[in-house]
Amino acid sequence: MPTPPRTSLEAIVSAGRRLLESEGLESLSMQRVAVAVGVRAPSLYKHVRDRGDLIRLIGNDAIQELGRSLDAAASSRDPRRDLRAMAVAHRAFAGAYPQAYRLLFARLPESWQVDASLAERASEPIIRTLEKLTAGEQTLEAARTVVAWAHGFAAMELAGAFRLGGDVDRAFAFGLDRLLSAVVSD
Amino acid sequence: MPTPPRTSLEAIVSAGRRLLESEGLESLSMQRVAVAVGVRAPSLYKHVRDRGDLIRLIGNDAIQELGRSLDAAASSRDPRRDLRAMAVAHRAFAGAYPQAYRLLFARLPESWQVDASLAERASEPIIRTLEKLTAGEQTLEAARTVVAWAHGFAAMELAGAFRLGGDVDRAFAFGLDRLLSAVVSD
DNA sequence: ACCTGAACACCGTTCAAGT
DNA sequence: ACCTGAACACCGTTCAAGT
Repeated sequence: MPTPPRTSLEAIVSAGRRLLESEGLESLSMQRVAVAVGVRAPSLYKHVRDRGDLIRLIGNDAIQELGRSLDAAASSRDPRRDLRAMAVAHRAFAGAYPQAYRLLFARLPESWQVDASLAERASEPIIRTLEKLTAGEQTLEAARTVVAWAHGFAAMELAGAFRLGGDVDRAFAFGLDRLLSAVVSD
Repeated sequence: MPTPPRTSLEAIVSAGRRLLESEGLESLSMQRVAVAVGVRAPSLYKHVRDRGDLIRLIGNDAIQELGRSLDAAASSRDPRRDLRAMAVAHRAFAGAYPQAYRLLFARLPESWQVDASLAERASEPIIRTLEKLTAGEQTLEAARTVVAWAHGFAAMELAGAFRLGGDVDRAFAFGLDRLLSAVVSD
């Protein structure tokens, strides 16, 4: 006899993302997600293929949010200003959602990976802005340099890898300044 | 009645690191490490406090190897050349030991973290080289900028995050060039 | 002194049975 | 049509018992 669903994919993903952020990826168990949405673990398999699939959907959710935040940052008429704003937004996203951020740049099994089309769309504001600032055949290299720095900085900050004292905000400002002047064509 | 140890900390750490690299951190279970050294899981607790402690010891082993590799790279008389060589060595280490590399920059519980003194020693060649290349009060910021870029590049490469085609080696060379000229005082 | 099996509290996942 | 308990094959960790 048909029964109405007692939960939904949306509720599962959103509970999963909340649990990820509060407890970390290791504690993101099917059982805990199930309890959070009011069912038992086996029921989740009606909505997601397995735990990796749920992780992929959580990543999709997060990367879209990061993309929206980068897009909003790149909305002035000044591409240099936009690039700075995107770097700040990138770091802010990592600070606000450290676990989700970590997930996006983690090495995961193929089937857990965020959808390629969503990843590409999230990076579009960066490419778009650097097209205005660099000679065409260097846009991709310039984007990779900037994103590598921004990601590395955020990842090290989250990992607590800046252990030698000093002012981390100052290092961020220094790096951003130098990077922009180095990467951008005159 | 006393019995001689049937394994050793050294054997455990080295089997653990091998298992980490071949199967990943998730598969680094006490049971599998125990089998690899010829005992049962409970016996490992005579040598390490818990799984996190074993992970810390594996990280210590890896960071010392990375440090030796950076140190060997920074052995010419030309600090610019040394900096390039260290960036190449850093990337090579990540490529050779992706799982151990990932571990070193992962966000881990405090007690799993590599010893601070070993982390500091591993970064010493970078600081030493940048001291020769920058005004004193900018050395730390310059080092953080270079390391953030090198780490971000390696991490993205390992994560398969360079998805827009193009030549990744070329992006590495481009980034390194631009970064050096931007970070180094004239 | 060291190693072990058994036990405990967890996992992810499958599946027959319940409604 | 959806949810469930039971089951299976795993975890990490503790501990009394074996040698």
